[in-house]
Amino acid sequence: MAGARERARTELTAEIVRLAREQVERDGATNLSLRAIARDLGMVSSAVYRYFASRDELLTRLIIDSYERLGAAAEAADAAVRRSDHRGRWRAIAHAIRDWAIANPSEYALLFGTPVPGYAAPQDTIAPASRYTLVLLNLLADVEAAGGRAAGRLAPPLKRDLAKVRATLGLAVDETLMAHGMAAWAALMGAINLELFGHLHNVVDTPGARFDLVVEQEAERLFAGTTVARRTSNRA
Amino acid sequence: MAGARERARTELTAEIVRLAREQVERDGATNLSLRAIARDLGMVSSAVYRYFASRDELLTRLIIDSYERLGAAAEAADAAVRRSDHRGRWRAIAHAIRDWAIANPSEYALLFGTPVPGYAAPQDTIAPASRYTLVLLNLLADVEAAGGRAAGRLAPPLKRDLAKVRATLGLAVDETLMAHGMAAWAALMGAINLELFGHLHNVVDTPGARFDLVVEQEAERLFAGTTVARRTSNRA
DNA sequence: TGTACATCAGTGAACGCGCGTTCACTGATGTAC
DNA sequence: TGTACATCAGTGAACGCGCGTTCACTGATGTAC
Repeated sequence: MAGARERARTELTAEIVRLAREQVERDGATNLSLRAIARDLGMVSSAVYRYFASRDELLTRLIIDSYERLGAAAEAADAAVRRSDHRGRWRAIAHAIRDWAIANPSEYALLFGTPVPGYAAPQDTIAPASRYTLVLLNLLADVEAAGGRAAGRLAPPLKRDLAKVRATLGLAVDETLMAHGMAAWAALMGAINLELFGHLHNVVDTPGARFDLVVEQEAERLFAGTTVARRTSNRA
Repeated sequence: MAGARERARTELTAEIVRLAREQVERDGATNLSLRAIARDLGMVSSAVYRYFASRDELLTRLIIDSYERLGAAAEAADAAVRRSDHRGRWRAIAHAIRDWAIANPSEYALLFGTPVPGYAAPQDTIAPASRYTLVLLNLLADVEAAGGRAAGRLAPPLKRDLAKVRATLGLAVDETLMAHGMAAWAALMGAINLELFGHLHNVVDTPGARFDLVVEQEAERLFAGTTVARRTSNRA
């Protein structure tokens, strides 16, 4: 019957994570405090150590959880669009990521902002971290399967890196297309960062429209050659 | 004769800022500590208050200084290229920003990473913050003066925002071109963020080549129409 | 079904550390006459 | 040029706060026989 003790344990663990996330959202990741969580929980501070061995372990758990939530949001957005509508899927994914970031700014900062000083992310975060990027990579694979290609020659070391990524993940995506995808990814994250970290204050009051422009421009770059097998620009 | 007292004062102020910057570079901005600076200085902690009224004031000073240094680096890189070589100027500026970021990662994080929780940047940071962006905007103005244009229609609210920016700064740059410039800016910062904040670890071992690709792609977007008055793509 | 023992959640006190900021003070440097 | 006073840099002690982590403990929940 699964044990009342065990059930209580998983419940309390979840509660701790929930409170931790609230705290991060309120005060930022650097201010995450086990003592504060114990206080919220109505327990003595040392009790928390029955559930997490250290502050860093809790932080790791939070990071993993956040990556999972972001990944789930991206997957859901992607899944809601017709498979062959690559441009629509890209739009949906991009907006899902931005929406998630705006709804959870400190969680987003935890993942994509300044690394917490003194904290080194362990291996366990790698898989969850790649979840949302896999959504994008799978889209690229579908683009390629539909005859889409990216023109331009790649610097050999970069090509080698990306070939390794392709091999590791078992993806059917040409290196060049992947490189363009990475550029789009960078543009996406950059646009969100600038917005969320306050660099558009008093400059752009309508960040939504600006974000849309970035999304459309990257779409143009990635999908111009999808239906027709054609690429403009990029002789650089 | 300028007063020995006054000279000592400016010297010590500079020394405090220098030590503070070292500390930020070592431990991150959240861990900036007046007490630690006093210790480095061989003074008692309260003495620092003769020079800065609070920790936040010192932080503000650091932010301003960092923006100035970044701005100076961007200006110098731009100035070293022939005025009419827009693409070369863009490359130079972009690489100057990245190089500065790599050389001063925590300073970069101070400016572009997660905002320090509880700290609100005062008005004094606005002008220094815009210095490096002005380098980019001036480049756009030169592009426009040389007949360069960006195609595509802009969402009205975004256009209004950008018209305001143009009016405030007295720049001769069309809103659409400016919007494209902002997209390029976002891509640039995004590329640097991903690299600096560790999101390419175990993925891309040659971030330089990847960065170059982003720079060239954005160049294509911004300058394809400069010499010949022509734009490809972007019917989105 | 009942007893004996092991497991484990939560307590309370403590260690040792760090921080920002205030305040009354001493003594040296500068200024006005 | 010399004296009287004002300015101001740096001291030392203190206030009040927070933190992560350890450790011996009690008492309840589970397990084996």
